Amino acid sequence: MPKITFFNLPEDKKTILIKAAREEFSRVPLSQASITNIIKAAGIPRGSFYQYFEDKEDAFFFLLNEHVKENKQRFASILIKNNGDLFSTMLEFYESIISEEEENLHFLKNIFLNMTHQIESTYARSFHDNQDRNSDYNMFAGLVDQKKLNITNEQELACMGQIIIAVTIRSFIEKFARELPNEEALEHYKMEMELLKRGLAK
Amino acid sequence: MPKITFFNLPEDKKTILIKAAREEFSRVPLSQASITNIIKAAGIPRGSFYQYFEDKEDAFFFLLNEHVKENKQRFASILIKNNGDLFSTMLEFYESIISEEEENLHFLKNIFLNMTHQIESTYARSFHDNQDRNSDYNMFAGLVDQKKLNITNEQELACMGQIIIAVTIRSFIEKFARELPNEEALEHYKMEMELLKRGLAK
DNA sequence: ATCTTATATGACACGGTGTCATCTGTCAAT
DNA sequence: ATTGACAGATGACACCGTGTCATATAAGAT
Repeated sequence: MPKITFFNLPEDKKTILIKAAREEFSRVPLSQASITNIIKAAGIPRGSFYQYFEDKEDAFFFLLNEHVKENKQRFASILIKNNGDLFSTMLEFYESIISEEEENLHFLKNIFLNMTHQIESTYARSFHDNQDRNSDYNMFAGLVDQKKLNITNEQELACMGQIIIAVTIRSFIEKFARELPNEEALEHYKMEMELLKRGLAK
Repeated sequence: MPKITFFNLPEDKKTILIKAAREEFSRVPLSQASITNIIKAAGIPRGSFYQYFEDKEDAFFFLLNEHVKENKQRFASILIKNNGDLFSTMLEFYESIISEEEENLHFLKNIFLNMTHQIESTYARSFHDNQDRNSDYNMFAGLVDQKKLNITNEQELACMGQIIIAVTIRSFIEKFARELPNEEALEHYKMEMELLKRGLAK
């Protein structure tokens, strides 16, 4: 978490700093990003950066969290629009992500191609925030129409969630790594979801 | 790839160096590993390291490749033993991995918790080596008993492979991140495979 | 004995990180 | 108006790891 001084910053300065950090993290993955570049772009002295953030990671995970919050919102609203149909929601969500604007996609690419567990769990923190570790999961579980799913208990629902997340993330990675065109990536993702739905074994 | 000088090295020196590198990569993930530590442990001067490897990554991916080769072997033999039954093979393979000896597990943990796309694709290079990018995939495809699988064409088989790999890797990550005991991890993996087999939708 | 080619070595330049002593600005109390 | 206190700003600097390079050494070949 950024330090209090960061949140106390006047809006415009904060915006400039966020923009500079985002540019750097869009340019290269976390491991190669440099604080020096961020402060140059933001026009602030080195010491100030450490006044606001613990370190590079701190700034990165702040941005990542912001991004995740937006996606969570988006996912929930698509899920509601689709009357709780999980699979059609996944497709629409997938499509909406890969259709983002250029700069966002660079940021995403660096995230997905360097998806460590720490990043992934932040990402999956769509499923819990500060207050209640499971509040988000429960919200989503409540929104999903479970009658359409082939499950018998709560545990299987959670497990299914993990499977879908794993396959979805992997599909994003595939898209970015091989630089697939959107239509192709979406077609492939559709096939994966169909296989998942109908089952892999006879 | 390590340089020729590395392969020209007398066996004992090579062994010492490999051991030192493996220790370092077992201690911390790639991004935190330091060449300085490796050369200290191996008792060689700094310049020599660069005589053998391009850089840290070069050494790491060499070790990773060695590891993958062994696993490929192991997987194939389990698959044959199980008469091409993909799912029972996956379970047995999963169990055999998590039952490895302590030091190997540290190495694996650092790999799985920092599984970037580059690492994953090396890992999945179980499916192609220098000569023929698809030879391994074809070998596995040939060994698998496809009558038991719910697929209609080659493309779906490949897709299914990706799904299973995604879920399996994710399951390893979960085990290492949450430090699950072996039995629990295996139970969870079993449930995931069962869900995959029977399908997620009604 | 000399030349050639492969390998070994460690000092060093470079670049990035995080710290810290010092400076500045603001605001409330006297 | 003066002072004190505190939050924040600043940039020089110590530290550390990397990769290079000029030089030293060894092993063959002629």
